[in-house]
Amino acid sequence: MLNDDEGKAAGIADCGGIKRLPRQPSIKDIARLARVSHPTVSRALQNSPLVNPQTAAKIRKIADETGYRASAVARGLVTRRTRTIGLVVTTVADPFASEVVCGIEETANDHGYSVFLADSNADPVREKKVVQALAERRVDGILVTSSRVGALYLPLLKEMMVPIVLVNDQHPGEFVHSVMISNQEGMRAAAEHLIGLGHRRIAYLGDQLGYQSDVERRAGYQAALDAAGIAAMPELVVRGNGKAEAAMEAMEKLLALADPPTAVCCYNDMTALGAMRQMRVRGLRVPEDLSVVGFDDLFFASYTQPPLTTVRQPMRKMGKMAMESLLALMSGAESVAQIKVDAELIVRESTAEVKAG
Amino acid sequence: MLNDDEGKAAGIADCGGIKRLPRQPSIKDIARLARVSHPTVSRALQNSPLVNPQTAAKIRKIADETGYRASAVARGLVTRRTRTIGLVVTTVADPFASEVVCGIEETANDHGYSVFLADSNADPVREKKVVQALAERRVDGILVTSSRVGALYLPLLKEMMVPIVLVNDQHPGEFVHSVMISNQEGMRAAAEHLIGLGHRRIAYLGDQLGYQSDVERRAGYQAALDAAGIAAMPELVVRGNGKAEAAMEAMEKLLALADPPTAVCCYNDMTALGAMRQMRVRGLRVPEDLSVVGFDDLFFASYTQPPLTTVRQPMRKMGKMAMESLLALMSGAESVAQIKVDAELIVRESTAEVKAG
DNA sequence: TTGTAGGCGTTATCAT
DNA sequence: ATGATAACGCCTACAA
Repeated sequence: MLNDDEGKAAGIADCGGIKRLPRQPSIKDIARLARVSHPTVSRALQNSPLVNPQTAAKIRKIADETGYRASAVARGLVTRRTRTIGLVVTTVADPFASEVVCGIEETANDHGYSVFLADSNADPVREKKVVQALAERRVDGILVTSSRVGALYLPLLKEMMVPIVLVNDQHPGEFVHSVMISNQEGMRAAAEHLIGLGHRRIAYLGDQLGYQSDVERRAGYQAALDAAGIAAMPELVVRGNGKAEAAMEAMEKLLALADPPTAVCCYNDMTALGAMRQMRVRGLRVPEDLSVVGFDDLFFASYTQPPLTTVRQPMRKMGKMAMESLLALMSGAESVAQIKVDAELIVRESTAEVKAG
Repeated sequence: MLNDDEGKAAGIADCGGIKRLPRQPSIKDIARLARVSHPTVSRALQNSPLVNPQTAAKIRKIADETGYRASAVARGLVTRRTRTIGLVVTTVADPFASEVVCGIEETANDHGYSVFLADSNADPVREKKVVQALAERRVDGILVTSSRVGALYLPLLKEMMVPIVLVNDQHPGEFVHSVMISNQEGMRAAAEHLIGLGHRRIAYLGDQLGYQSDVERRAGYQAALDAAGIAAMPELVVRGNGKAEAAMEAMEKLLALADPPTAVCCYNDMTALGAMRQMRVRGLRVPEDLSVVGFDDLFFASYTQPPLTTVRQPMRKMGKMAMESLLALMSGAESVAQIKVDAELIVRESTAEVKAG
């Protein structure tokens, strides 16, 4: 009995009348089977009007039967366009980033682009490596989401001579094209909401020092306080790192204050999650003892206890917009340089009127 | 004044003594500058011992100065290996998937592989399209995470003749290689934990009908009940769809029962999130009125109120294992066909002894 | 140790 | 409407 159950051992095996090759069929294989030259196959498969409809039909039939797929790598070599983009992200294991990635991926696919995912893990060395890999892959464009170490590989990116669009990046000044949320206006709306509820001692639980979005959100918080004639209270501004665990520690500091805040504006929802947890640990209730607002409106915001009042970022839409901007740039068109997206305050149950007294 | 500020308009511009081309430099450009043939450049850059150290040093210096990066697409064409893998995922905007993706991506990069992200959005048409794209890209291997429509593009995958590894897929029987969590043992441990706390009326809030992991987790739940001599209670088995919103509805059914459960095993953490929310809506406390366990141990599990008792899946590690298995297969080696990963019960505060009476 | 020649699978440019 | 031929940028013989 012959051991040809994989069609490989025998080199060529017969499968339903069509020859099965040990490798993927090439355009020449199709040409041979259709008794035409390979350029004709190429034309037929691209629906060129220059080819006889009958010939085209025959070619397509054969291509279909053999499972022929034109090699994008060979095509990329000759056309000098890979229809590929690089997507640099600190980590996909972050709910914000993964939503943006989702919007990008969908839009890219809709336009025939494939996406190289390059996860840097916030490690500068790694980030440099992944960008170099992207360069070797000859991506047609690059999207960077929420990068925090942009400055390091910035020269590398410039060397690549491909368009780049940033999404909520921390180093916006360095590049021309970006999609950003209106951080300041969003956080200002959140703070004004709290002020409207009678709060005066409002804290800001921010991100690490020096990040652009943190600077802007804090400015929005401050602007609301200023407009309401509330004096600055430096002791009510503390820092986490955008994650829940650090937020617990930062919240602890606020709670230890002689005169603790009655409300807290958190840099993002993850921070709010940690802050609320810490309040529970200390036996405080939200919103009865303390009001909390977040930023992002991640999927879990409707499911916290109580549901979180937060500032919504349309994350997928932002990914889509960034990709569309990149598509325009890659096709040689112009694109709006700095796209600003409106944030929307979503009031749920983590905010309430300040306690009397 | 010449308009050559981009070095493009003039075709070739002088940048610090090195010629700057309007395109990325090719191996021939480097060869010309180094006054050697291009194969020598190729050898030097691959650290071949066959090249004079001095020549090699000169070549590397020039390559460095010009920012030369060998084209992976040209290399892929000649070597017939792209060092690229396709990662098919229902949606990255799912905390479980994104953790797995993260583990995969990191491992792939460590081995010089780039990852094409192919998000199918659980849409069969889209899933077919993305897999076709992967075929055209000539990926060396494919990883599929949590697919629910595998059967549809299964023939397509086979046509590609590249190794495939599945992670927690719902159609395991169809492929040889997979990495799976021990669903049954994991959920059994969870149910036994509840039984140990005195619970007898334990519900199971599952996923949609017909998914393998749901079948297995339910079997684990049932096995624990059987072993404890607890009679089957069909009315306590309800279904969601793996997401929080559907879980709220399913939970509502359980609460409406004449004799509601005192504990509920949820298919996953998202389901538990919805279930707990619904309890709050109905004014019930966890764990005082009802104990809850989840499955996955997503990042938010420690931050729910109360923190969620759940069955941990080492998601990143599973991604890493899958990628390592794929790497072995791609290099022609054998690899363990079905890798089973142990689940671990993490007891937090959402489970407590059943109320007396 | 280095150079020459050929080919990977396409598309593009000519012919015919 | 089709075919021959030449790139694209690299690697791998093989020759020198």
